[in-house]
Amino acid sequence: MPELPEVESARTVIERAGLGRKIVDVDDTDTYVCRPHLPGQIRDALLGRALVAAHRRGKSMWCDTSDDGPELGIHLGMSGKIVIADPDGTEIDGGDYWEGRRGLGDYRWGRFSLTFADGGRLMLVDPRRLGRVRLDPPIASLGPDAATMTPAEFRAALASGTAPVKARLLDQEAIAGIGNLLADQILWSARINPGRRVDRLTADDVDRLLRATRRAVRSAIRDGGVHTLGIIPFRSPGGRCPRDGAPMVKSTVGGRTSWWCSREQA
DNA sequence: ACACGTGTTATGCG
DNA sequence: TCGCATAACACGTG
Repeated sequence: MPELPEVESARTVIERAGLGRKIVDVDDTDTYVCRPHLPGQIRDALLGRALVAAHRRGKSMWCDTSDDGPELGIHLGMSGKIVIADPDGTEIDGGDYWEGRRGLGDYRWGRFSLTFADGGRLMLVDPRRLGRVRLDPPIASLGPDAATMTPAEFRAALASGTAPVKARLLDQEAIAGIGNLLADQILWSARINPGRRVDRLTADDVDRLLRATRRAVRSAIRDGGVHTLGIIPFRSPGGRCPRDGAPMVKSTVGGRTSWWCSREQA
């Protein structure tokens, strides 16, 4: 589910099928997903306008709206996805998880939607409601996007402090877009223990982490999401490292369940 | 019934 | 105030 690759996929869905369509209705009645707005605030701001561009930084998306309208921010949280359903029966589902489909454009876990003049709808489908929709979202505090950051930006993100390297990789203000699964893949690929403090990393460690990050992010975007990452099948009880066969071990690092090779990432 | 979880954020501590 | 750790958030799944 949503880490940077899934969000990029969702952004593409909006870009391909959600732009330039006049908005004639907005369901913003889920007060948790649309916080801190009150019901009707997002609706009032968007009625009559259209989305005209879809952007992404890390796991955050935002859309420009016509006539100098506000930006519409969408965050998929832990379980959100974007679906666009059209009257002709076309339905573009931006994720293959949490189906909940009851009919065309009808989802058990629909939390927010835009209805277009032609009857089509763009929906946020999100069982756990940790996703978020808001006007003019704050994105300034996010670090550089993990898919496009420069080597200098990556080095800077790891250059200070004492946090475990995995916690730093997950820190969206340091680098934007890496989630728990990408982090495990990156650390396994670079052969670095998730609990290693950033101030104990060598220059070579950082170089390997940079290359591993670029590789993991790009392959996950290309192959359809973080579920396709190589380490995923081995993040389970009894799992063994696909490189050397040593047991994969599980613990909590940076507040998240982490798996790593007991030998290569000792 | 109960623990877990691919994300974010408020709170607390040194 | 800063850097970091932890709990809380909501709710479906195993």
